[in-house]
Formats: sequence, structure tokens, C-alpha cells
Amino acid sequence: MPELPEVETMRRGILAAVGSRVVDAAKIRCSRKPIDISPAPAKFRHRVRGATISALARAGKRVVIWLDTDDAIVIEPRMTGLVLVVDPPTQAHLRWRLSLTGGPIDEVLYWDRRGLGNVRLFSREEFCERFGLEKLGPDALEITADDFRTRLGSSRREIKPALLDQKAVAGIGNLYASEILHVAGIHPLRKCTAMTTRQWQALTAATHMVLEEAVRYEGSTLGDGTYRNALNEQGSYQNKHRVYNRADQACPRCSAKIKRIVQTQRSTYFCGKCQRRT
DNA sequence: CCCCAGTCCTGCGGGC
DNA sequence: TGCCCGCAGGACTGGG
Repeated sequence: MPELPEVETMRRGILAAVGSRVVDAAKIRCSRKPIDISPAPAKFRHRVRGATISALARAGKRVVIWLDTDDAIVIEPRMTGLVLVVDPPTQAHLRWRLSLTGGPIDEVLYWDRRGLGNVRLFSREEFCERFGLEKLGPDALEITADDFRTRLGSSRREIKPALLDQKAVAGIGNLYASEILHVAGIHPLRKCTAMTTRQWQALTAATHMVLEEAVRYEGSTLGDGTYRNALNEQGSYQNKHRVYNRADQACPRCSAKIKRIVQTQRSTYFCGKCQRRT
């Protein structure tokens, strides 16, 4: 479930390991069903070969490898994808490989157990079209209370499912939505239209606080152990979770029992006592 | 336009 | 012990 903190951790790990280097080749490595990689291998290879990595960025939950040719390799890990510079957890689910020249670490790998992710090459124009502010909202680390109110203030949805809308705010997923609302003291069932200015402000502060903290702890590696950083090491923010996956345990703020409900087919965790509906 | 259910996919754990 | 089902939740699609 890589969300913003996990993808940001991958991005930093790749940057530290490979920095600015020349691409030697891009290969599809797949012993099972192929994942979504575009364009087709020969064309992909031709477009990236010999290019230099000019920047490593993040677009919401995607890792972006910018090349000096003005093309961007966009890796979208979805549920179980990992971007690695060391041996992957298994060879079977290794999906793609970018070979580099001139350094001790000479590969960036894409590994994906479930294979829901994708690796795509875009020109700068295509990238701006696809990931502009109309398609992808402001980054959750940078979003302001005014952005939140403008983008969600008139939505008829409940606040928790609304936080998962990447057009409104980029980077928040199911896990961090629950954590953020707990810190903000806002009930997940609260309607966006009922949110006060103070609550949009509290939500903004909580969003920045939780996500910055999660980045410092290198993301959350849950029970299935799938998520890893670029060096195949676990994150540790799961030990700091306030509500996620903690149904029936004590709220760290008020000791009431944490509840689990389902909203738009997804689990929500919250404290019914200290997260107010009003 | 807005929003939600259904879809893809694999591995794991519960129930029988 | 083995099988089947449900669940996990990224982003996209189709339709109400």
C-alpha cells in the first residue's frame, strides 16, 4: 500500500544510490504475466538509452525519474510495488530493470507481487497533461487549508473517502487518512460541507504532521511485510500508528476503544470519543 | 458533474 | 490436511 511516505522514502533511496547517472538499458523482466509497461520494450529502450538522470521526483504516489531528454519514467507501485537498488524479495515478481553505467549500484529494479502497478514513459508534455493540477491535486505535504476548502468544501462526501480523492489532494491513501483524521480530531463520517474553517485548518496541520513523521520513520511496513525501502529494509511507522489496524485497542489520546467501520468498501479506524462529528 | 460499485491482481488466514 | 472464500486498497471505468 505505498502512499506518500512510502513512495517518498523510495524516491530518496533511489536518489541516494544512483543520483545523476547515464541509462544503459531498460529491460522487462517478467517470469509471470506481464505488468503494464509502456511503450513496448524496443521503443522504451531506444528512448531511454544513453540519457542521463536529471532529477528524481514524486507525483503523488508515483516515483518519477526525469531524464535529460525531457522524458519521465513514471513508476506507479499501486498495492505491492517496490522500487529497489538491491536484490528483490523474490525473483519471480521482478518486473522491470533499468541498467545504469558508472557506479557501484548499476540497477533500479521494479518488483511487484500482485502486479497491479505500472511503469510508463512520458514526454514532458504528456507528463504535464496527465499529472497537472486538474488531474492530481496539490501534494499533501504542501497543501493549504484554502486548497482543502476550495477543493472539497462543497463535496457531499464524508471527509474520509474524500481524502482518498487524488484529484483533491495527492498522496493520501487508506492508512494515512485514518491516522490524519485522528490527529485532527475529526470524525471520519463528517460531511465535507459541514466542515468549519477551523477544521480545515486542523486537517491541514494534521496532514503535514502525520506525513512528515511517517517519512522520518521511512513509512509503514504492515503485517504482510511487503513494503520496503530502496535497500529492501522495512519502515517503522507501523509502530507509531494511532488507530490504523488497531480495532478494539485503546485510543492513545483518550483510552476509549478504537472502532473499525467500512466506508466506500474500505476500512476506516477511528476513536468515537475524541474524534468529534460536530 | 458527482460519486460509487466493480475491476484488476496475489497471498494469506479463517472456517469447515 | 486441503480447499475455498474473503480480504487487503492502489487507480481506473462504467453507469446511475
